[in-house]
Amino acid sequence: MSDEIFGLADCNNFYVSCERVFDPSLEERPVVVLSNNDGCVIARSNEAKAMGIPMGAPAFKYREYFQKYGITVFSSNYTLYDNMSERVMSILADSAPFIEVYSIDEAFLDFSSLKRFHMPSFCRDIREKIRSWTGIPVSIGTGRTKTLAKIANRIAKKDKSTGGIFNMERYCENDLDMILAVIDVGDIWGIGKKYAQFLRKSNINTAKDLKYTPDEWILKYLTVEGLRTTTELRGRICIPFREKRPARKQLVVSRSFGKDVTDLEEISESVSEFASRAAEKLRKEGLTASSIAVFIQTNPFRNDPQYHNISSIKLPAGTSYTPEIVQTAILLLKKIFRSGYSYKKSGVIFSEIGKTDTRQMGLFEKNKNIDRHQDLMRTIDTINTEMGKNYIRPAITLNRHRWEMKSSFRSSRYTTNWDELPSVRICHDENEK
DNA sequence: TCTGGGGTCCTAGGACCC
DNA sequence: TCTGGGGTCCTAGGACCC
Repeated sequence: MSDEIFGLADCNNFYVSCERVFDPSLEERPVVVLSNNDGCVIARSNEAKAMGIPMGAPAFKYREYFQKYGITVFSSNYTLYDNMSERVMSILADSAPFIEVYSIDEAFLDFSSLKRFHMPSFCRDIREKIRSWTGIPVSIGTGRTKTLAKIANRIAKKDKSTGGIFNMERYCENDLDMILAVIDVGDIWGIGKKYAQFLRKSNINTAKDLKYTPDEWILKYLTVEGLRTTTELRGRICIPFREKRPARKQLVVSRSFGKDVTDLEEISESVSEFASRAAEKLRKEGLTASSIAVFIQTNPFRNDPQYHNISSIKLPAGTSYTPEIVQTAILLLKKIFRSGYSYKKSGVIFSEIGKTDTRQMGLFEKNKNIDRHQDLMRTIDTINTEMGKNYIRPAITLNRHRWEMKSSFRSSRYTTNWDELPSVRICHDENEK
């Protein structure tokens, strides 16, 4: 058994909590946040969960329900959420010897150097600090492996009596089994819908059941990933801390359109826009890509004729040069575009990604050209950073039409945009008048 | 009228080579 | 009449995560 202790700090209903920070009147009231394009529900307050709104619920089916029961609805506001996330993560980084940011609202923490009996009060301090400095409520779970810390976190979140902290490494094997016996197999990190269904059919219903299932069986039906999860349930580490963020392998920018799009020109605009965004991202991370793919698809929820296709090309050398990328993307699009369909979504996928400084030169490339291109992109990126996104961009993306996504209920970018700072309401005392 | 977006890993099967 | 076997690489598809 390892001496290591993994912590998992997870923000409660993160997007909803971000919105509440800037509108405290929403506390204890049902709130939901919608996905891009106001498509479906991706975050729910506890009150909204209690009212039976499922994760991923299509917004249009619940519109009346939202109104009838006074549920507050927000479009997603990633500018705000990213910024709030950074604040939470920096507090966590100061609180533990090592943190691994796992997603926008979660981080694993290395608590191995801490004395076991200090854990509860230590976690409580972190939780309170984050709450009072950022306004975001977090739950913290700890355990001997990441998988156990995930379960502990779940308990901390679900069971009010824990006060948002649950330290699983404090329990002996027997007690641990009793805890695992009430965890549904589908609630284990790494066991998704399909596997959960399959496991239940095989009469493996709880985390404890899975823990005591033989390796060979797991390996046969759940592959090595499933075996890793099971081994972690037994308290042996299979998923260690990631010291460094692993190098990116692909980069995708895609969106559903606000309205269906039928003609090539409009789709070209969207593809150019996404290609240009993706190129920007590459440069920001000091990367280049040498494989580019473009895909388009119709709306699978409709009864219309369906079509989806993808086309990709390998470039002679890695690039992050917007004009080249946009041009290539349009070429690819033209290869797969068929008229007569109503398109709902397009996207650009970069792969074979490498670092700009170790990039291999194409056989017929001239050094001078590359330098000129890099200078130009650097200049444009700098201008866009200072003057605002999209100040300079490819002409083809200038028209913004039907494909623009919907975002009808977006809150302000309170923390990152001068024009959208929260308005300060000064309340005068009656006596002062 | 209206159903998100961005990632990773693993496996099976085909192509190809010797 | 007889028609190998093993290795590698690539891709598509399926599973998972948030």
